[in-house]
Amino acid sequence: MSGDGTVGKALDVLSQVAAFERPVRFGELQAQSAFPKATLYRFLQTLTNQGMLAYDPDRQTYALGMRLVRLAHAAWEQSSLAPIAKPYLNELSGELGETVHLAQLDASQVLYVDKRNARQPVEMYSQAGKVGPAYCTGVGKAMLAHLPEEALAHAISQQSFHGFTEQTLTTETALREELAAIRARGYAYDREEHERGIVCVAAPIRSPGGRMLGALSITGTTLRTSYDQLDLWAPRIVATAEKIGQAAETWHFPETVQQKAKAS
Amino acid sequence: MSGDGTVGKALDVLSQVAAFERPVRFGELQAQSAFPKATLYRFLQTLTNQGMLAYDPDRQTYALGMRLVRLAHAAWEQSSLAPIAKPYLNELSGELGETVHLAQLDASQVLYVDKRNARQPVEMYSQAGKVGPAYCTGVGKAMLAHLPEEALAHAISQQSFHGFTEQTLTTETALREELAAIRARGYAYDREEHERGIVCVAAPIRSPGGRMLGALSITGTTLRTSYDQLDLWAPRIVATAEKIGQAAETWHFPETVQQKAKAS
DNA sequence: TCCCTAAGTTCCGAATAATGAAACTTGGTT
DNA sequence: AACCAAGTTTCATTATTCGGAACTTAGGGA
Repeated sequence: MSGDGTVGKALDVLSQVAAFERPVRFGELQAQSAFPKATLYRFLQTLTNQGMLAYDPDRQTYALGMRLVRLAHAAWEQSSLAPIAKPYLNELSGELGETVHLAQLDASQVLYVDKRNARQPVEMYSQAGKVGPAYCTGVGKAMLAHLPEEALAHAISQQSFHGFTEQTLTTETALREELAAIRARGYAYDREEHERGIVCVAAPIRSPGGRMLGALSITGTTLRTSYDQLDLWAPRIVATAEKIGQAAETWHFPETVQQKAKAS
Repeated sequence: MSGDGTVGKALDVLSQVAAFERPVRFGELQAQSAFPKATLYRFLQTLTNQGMLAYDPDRQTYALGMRLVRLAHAAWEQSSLAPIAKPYLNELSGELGETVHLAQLDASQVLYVDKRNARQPVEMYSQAGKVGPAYCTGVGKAMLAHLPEEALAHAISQQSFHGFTEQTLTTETALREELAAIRARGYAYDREEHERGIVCVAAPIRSPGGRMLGALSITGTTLRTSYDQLDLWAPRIVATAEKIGQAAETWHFPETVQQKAKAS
């Protein structure tokens, strides 16, 4: 895939293990790897030593290691919108009691970085880290709509345009029209475009400078949630997204207290 | 730190960025890095290209990248106890309405892999992906108590034995006595050893074969939770931990459906 | 039991990629 | 305008990785 020297190759192997979604044997990896046996083997060893992979000697399988979970927690706290948005999510889900998602755009896909469940206000890390398509989800479209043209063109070229339901937009033209409508309206809908029975309203989170940072959504089911209901939620979610954008702009990580004193 | 060739060095840099707990400038890293400027720079470039780091051109800072969050999600699903234990956690927290933690041992530290909040949420330090000390938490001691001697000795040598409260055990001898008591009793207490006001009961999760897999705990505050209450919870948590252990033994990841047909 | 096959592991010279001192560019400050 | 510090690029040297092939298990018939 990518080719940043040795490190890039090793990370490719890591992603390959991840793609299996279960512990995997050497041979299985070998079969679909571009690397010769010995090379692949050495990478697996190195990654295992480093705790990025875990090896189960009984079953002779490799799986992703727990070091990743630790690193990801740090990543989540240090560079996602989640810590900033947390109080706003709590407020929103507390008041409405509905499912709320916070998402960012990563590799042209939607990456969910936080979530509040409709029932219990449980903060489950398990949900964060999940990815979804950008062209057919509320948060995805809200984010795409506010991307600069160059970035948008690239992102669109990365979309699969798979038709999940009858509502799914499956052409670039249709998507671009929808994005224009979203820009005009200020928020996005997902009317069963990704999953039948699931609808949502989503608003983009933008810094006052205009940079697109992420998106926020309220999700419901067609059983309980009418399209009118989505419109009632819209001003609420747009306002919250705006507040988060402002908070993100102001946000400065604890000031660098670096001492300048050095030269004697 | 560690030295598995180029890949190991790159991952060291990654961990170094993580250690800052905030976006960090090149110079700050340079100041405490063993690598010469150009080398460090190249690693940062490579890691950024790979999405393991994210670079903010405005502030000129590096932060951990979202690719880690995606990988960690996969790691969590594929090699933590969490997916197996999930229904049991739900049952336990549903019935008791208390804070429940699921933890594993990683690099001689407690790694929280899942959590359920109490109905009356107590703002606590813990969260999935977070790490804590092993020698002074309920889950930590429950796990240490059921480690084979060799692994235990190594784990103990890694403990800092910092005295968080008056109750904290700060010597190996005291800890080993406590661990023996835990083995005899079948479960562990944490009586404000890590945080004042926070108490818990924890039970080890073991495979029927006897291998220590993780631990489970119910946490409360001294305001609402008496030591007698902890004892009332004990049988409940021990039983649940046992069930999880059995489920984990039976657990086989979706059978490898590899085709043997190949030779014509 | 013995042979056979497939899976996993180790070796080592050749090929490649990493290294890092130094030169350079950029942006801010006096 | 001149200076300084932080960040970036270059390139000959050097250390690492690469990967074909040989080796070692482990299991399964005949």
